[in-house]
Amino acid sequence: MEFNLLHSDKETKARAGNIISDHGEIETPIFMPVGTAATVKAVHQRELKDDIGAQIILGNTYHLYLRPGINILEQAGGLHKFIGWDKPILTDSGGYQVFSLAEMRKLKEEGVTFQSHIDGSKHTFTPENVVDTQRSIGADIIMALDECPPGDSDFRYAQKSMELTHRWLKRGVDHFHNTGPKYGHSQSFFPIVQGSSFKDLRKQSAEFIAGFGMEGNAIGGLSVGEPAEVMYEMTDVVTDILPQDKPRYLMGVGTPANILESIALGVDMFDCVMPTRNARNGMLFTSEGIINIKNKKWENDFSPIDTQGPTFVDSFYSKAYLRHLIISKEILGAQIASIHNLGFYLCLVKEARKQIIAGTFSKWKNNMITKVSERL
RNA sequence: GGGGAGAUUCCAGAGCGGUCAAACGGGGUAGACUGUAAAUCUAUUGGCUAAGCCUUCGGAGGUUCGAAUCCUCCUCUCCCCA
Repeated sequence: MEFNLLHSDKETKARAGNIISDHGEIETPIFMPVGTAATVKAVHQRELKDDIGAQIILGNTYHLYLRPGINILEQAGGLHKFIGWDKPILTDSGGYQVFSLAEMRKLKEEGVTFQSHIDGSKHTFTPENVVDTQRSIGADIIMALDECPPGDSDFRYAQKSMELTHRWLKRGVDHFHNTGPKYGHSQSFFPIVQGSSFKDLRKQSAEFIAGFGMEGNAIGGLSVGEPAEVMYEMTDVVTDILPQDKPRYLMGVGTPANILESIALGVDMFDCVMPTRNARNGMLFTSEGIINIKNKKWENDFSPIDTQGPTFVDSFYSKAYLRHLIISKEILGAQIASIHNLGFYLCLVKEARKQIIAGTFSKWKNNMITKVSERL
């Protein structure tokens, strides 16, 4: 994998670049749709590629390991072939499940033991075996196993947690170097900065992570309950330290406004379930603002979903129709809303990239944040 | 024509003398959702001059300190047998 930094904004820390992987190029800043269980929920691969313009998607190690299982993925020849996606894939290590399935796991020095949310069976993830699993999945970018502590963790816990993540990282990197890809294309390994809401810890973690000289670096443990201001502050501290010539990935972020602010802080890659999950729950992100399509006010609004929207659904279907579908829990509603939201996200980062290259990012960003945050 | 069951707040359906503005669902309305245990979850759902008051349980009377709950008559629905 290669990263070319093309432009750096003068007023902010925003950057435009290219990531070149064996599955093609990614133009940064980029948003990566989340496809946890071998599918970006409610969206076809063809729509993802042709309509939405996704350049890379996510998968999740924990979920894929439980179902369909590594054996099936290996028989399929890897996740790309299994799902019919020939562009890059990034897999999360299962670190987030340490956080989201907190009540069903045990943390130890060796690794983390989960109780499957499907059948209750016990499984242990270690820094080493998640590398193996991600080798079998065949993701282009694989993530280190980390502990993602809650946003309101106290200093002592945050420090302990960060140190564990660092020890795990060392083991993970070693194992990554001692193993190789299984399907012919190369894989990159991203370490993850932790440190919760403490600047000192974040700094320390970023320095530690940078020391490994991996092909990209991630910022984790944010957007987990802390105020947005804290998230920006932490991101700001970290991007000052992480190498300029490697892509930075802010994990799990966020709202359109979060993404624009973080681009300004020097982040290149994002992922978030928000556009897809919220779509299924009736929330639409548009360039005019946020729409709760379930609200009565849209009942007889037969105007297009988003006249400025980049995807075919935006002009093809009306708000009233989409409202009907979502309220009736019709599957098509989830499909339309998901395509719309993802299309909007991808379009947003594409425009941000243009503005960075044109040198007009700062002004555009501030204006855009006000618009996209408004509630319609 | 004979016999039986029932009418409850938007729907459906509990309640069978006070703790009932009335359970549980559904529907309605609003909110949440950030490396997906989520096509999920939460709140609210008679009115008001709102820790109180007013009007509601088919209709009209009655019994009782007190009735959605008991009695009488009326209206209407449904089921079974002819």
